[in-house]
This record gives sequence, structure tokens and C-alpha cells, in this order.
Amino acid sequence: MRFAPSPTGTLHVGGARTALFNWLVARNTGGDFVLRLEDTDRERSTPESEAEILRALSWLGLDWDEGPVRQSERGDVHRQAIERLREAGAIYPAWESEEELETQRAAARESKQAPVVRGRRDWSDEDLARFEAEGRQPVWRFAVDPAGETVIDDYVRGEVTFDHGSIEDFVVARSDGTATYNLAAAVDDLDMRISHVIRGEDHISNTPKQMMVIRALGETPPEYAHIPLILGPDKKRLSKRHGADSVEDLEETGYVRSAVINALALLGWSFDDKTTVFTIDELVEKFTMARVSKSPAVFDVAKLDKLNGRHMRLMSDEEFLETLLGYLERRGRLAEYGEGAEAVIRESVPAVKRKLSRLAEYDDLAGWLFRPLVVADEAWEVVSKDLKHSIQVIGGGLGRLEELDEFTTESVKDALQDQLHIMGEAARDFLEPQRIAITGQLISIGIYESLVLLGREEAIRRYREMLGRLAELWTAA
RNA sequence: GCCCCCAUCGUCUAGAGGCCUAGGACACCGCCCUUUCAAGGCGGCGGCACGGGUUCGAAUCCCGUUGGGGGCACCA
Repeated sequence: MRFAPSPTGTLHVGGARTALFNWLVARNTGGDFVLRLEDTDRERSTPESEAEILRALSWLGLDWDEGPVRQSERGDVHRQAIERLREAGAIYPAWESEEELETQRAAARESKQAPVVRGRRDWSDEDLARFEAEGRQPVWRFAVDPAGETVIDDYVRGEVTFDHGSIEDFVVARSDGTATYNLAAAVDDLDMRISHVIRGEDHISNTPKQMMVIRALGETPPEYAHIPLILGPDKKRLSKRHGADSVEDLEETGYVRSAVINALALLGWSFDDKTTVFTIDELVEKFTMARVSKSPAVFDVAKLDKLNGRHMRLMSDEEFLETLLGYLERRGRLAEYGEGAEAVIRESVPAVKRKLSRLAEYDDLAGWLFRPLVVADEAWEVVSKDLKHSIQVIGGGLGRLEELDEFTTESVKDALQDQLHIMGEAARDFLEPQRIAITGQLISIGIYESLVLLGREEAIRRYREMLGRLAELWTAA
């Protein structure tokens, strides 16, 4: 099994899914998962991209048994293969200029034929001498037999037949002698003894070319599986424009690795007609290529959100805390929250775990704990709409909290509930202002938990602060 | 233009001739629970692209149409 991305960008959802399928099959069958960077395009490949891909795979926990192997460092192997192909007469030098190739393709298009290029092989000695004098270097093309055909016995698609008439004499070696992708990929798969190639469907038309190369070398091609592509909401192939589609973005947004893997696995694969939540171990155990679908899938972030919540709730408090702290640390939140935040965060875990769907939301739900009271505009609007009522209700709450000896979730709850009944208030009308008084927000973790987390002293201080502001407005009016 | 692939609710999918008046999940809409928002529970809306065959019987097989995707470089 191998995953062979080209380091020309971020690892996006599609690539990650390909890596995952390879990894799952390897782990499930005891095969080796090989990581190979296809960086023969020196223009577009960057070390940053390479590092990003490695980081993303590590974060996902898709560990490799071999590699990372850089294709660019395997020039010797490729050169040797080209030499062997030349000896076997499978490739030939092509001297056509770019304009000549363009003319050939345009002519084919014109006559409704496949736009294939076949180089001339009958140059005269004078021509060759002239090319040499001009310093022209040929590319080497694979001599495709136009009468033949190549059949891929694909794991997910069944038999796919390619007529050689529509496959051009593809370039195998550039004029500077370096290998092109189709040569390098084929030779590397062979040389690294790759048994199964699982890759995106976008590669399927390269496959016959690579099979031809391998066969011309006298060897047998590996097994192939071409998995359907992942599309964006516009049904177009996923690309940068689609927003949070790189694994790194997902991590930043606060998705958890097991949820991302679960969501990825469900794109083009299913176990049965019911199960949608899988742990990574379950996936390793249950995943089979036989159940991979053939049609492309649109990536739906909403589903990831839901799955993410479920996976977080599946974690033990300890595990969740660790994940949360790691996340807040990386995002720089921990430092922002200041001294002692860790202990408060630890205590907030039970209250927060059941409300969170993305780790980034932690700050919305509980971030106010670590900042002075800032009343959001929407919250102020709610509380100032009926000033008299707000003052009564917040004052009522304050009175009860002040006389509490014990400040626990239960005691706070009992006291406020009791007060609520005494005042004959609807729960919502009574509790909403309490929340605003201490958090300044409309949304937060549970009110009772919030009060306890804040601590009696600070909670009461905030109640008074809020009452003060309201009273000021009251007298002004 | 040429080659390849795909086609079940808005989305991801189950379905390998009768088990399908098509099942699940997400989204959406109600209701319940409830301290707001969530989470959870219950219910609803919603689909076999179309046309021909084959068959006693087709979402399932065949052909065509339409639609969608991918590929067609001295990129990978």
C-alpha cells in the first residue's frame, strides 16, 4: 500500500481520504503503508508543502512504515529504467517542436479524432545532423501500439478497457533526461514492490500508461483501485476555493482526529445501512475496499460537526481534557486565559463537553470565565428592554446567592429554582438575565455550572456590577 | 472534440430481481425533556433522472437519452 501525494499544496480532504483508505487496508491486512512524495515537478513542489503534508498525516495518526521517500531522489532508478526501455525498443526519441505537436493535436481534434501525438521515427540522417547542430535534445516517447488495448482489473470499478488508439505516445523522459510522472510512478511502484495502488479516480487514465511501462520492463503491474473523487458543494472537484478543506484547517477549527477520520471514511465507503459512528479501531477492523462506492461524493461539513460532537462525547473526561488543552495551547488561548486557567478548564470539562461541537467553540462557551465582564450588545439589549424586570430578577438571584453558605451546582440550582418559583417567573425569563449578569453573553455553558466555576466572590461581584449598570440606566430614565 | 467513469431523499448512503407502499445518517420542520443555546428522545418533509426493453415480477439486468465527474502537457 502506498500514498503518493505531490507536495504542491496542502493535504486536503480528498488526499487525506486516499491516505486513509491506504492506511486502513494496510493496517487491516498487515501490509506496509509506504509514503512517497512525488516531487519531480521541481517548479511546484515546495518543502513547506511537504512539511505540511507530513504534519497533517501525523495529526491524523496515519503513520507510515516506509518513507517518506522523495521521488526526486530516485533519479538513478528512473534513468536505469529508461535505459532498459530503450534497449528493449519500447521508447524512441522524438524531435518534434512544440508547434508541430500542437498542429498534430489540432488536426486530430478537427477531424474528431483523439488528440494524440505520435512522434516521427523516420527522420533522415540529414535531419538528425541538423537537430544536433541546432543543439536540439529529443524527448523519449513510449511507442504505444495503436492496435492494442489495456484492461485494468480495478478493485472498485471492475474491468476498465482503454483502447490504445486514444493513448498518445506519452513522454517518458524529458529532453534533459529526467523522468516524467508516468515513468517515475510506474518504476517506483515496481521498485518499491507496491502490491496495491489505491488512488483517486483522477489517475485512472494514467494507469494504462503505467501498466504499459511496467510490462515493457517485463514485469507485472500491481493491483489497482481507483476511488471516486470528493467534490465541493458545487459538485466540482474539491479545490482551494472551497474553504476549510485542508486537514490543517480542520484541525484549527477544532475538529478532533477520530471524527475527521470517521467522516473521511464515510465518504465513498459504508459498513452497513445503519452504522455511522466508528472509532479508528473499528474502522481498521471493518474497512474493506469491496464496500467502496463508485460515485463521487460531496463533502458535507455539517455532518462533520455532528460527528465531531459525538466523538468528543465518546471520550472520557480525561481524554477530552487532554485534547482540549492541547488545542487551546496550540491556538494560543491558554496563554491568553492566563495563570491558573488550566484548573478552571479542567473543572469546566463536564459542563462543556456535552455542548461543544467544535473545540473552537470553547471560547464562546467558557472564554468569559477568564476575562473581565464584557456585555455583548445583543445581551445588553435583552436585559435593558425591561429594566425593572431585569433589576428585580437579577436582584432576586443575587439575594439568594449571597445567603448561600455552600456554593455547589446543586445548592445554586436549588436556590435559584426556588427564587424563580417565589417570584412566579417563567424559567427562561428568570434565568436568562442571570446568565447575562455573569457572562455578558446569551450563550454559555449551563448557568449553575457557570456560577460555580466563577466562584462565589466573583459571581457576586459581577451581579453587583450588572445591577449597578442597570440602576444607572433606570435613574437616567 | 476524443477517452474513461458515475447516476437512490438537498447531502452521505443501504439496496447485488420478489424481504422496498425504498432503510439509515446529516440538514430542515414540529413535539417532548429541559435553565437559554445545545445535547438527547419522538415524529414529519423528502428520492430510485428519463425512455425503451428482458422478466410472472426491476431501484436492482440490457440498450438509448439526459445529466454529472474525471482525464487528454517535456504537471503530478
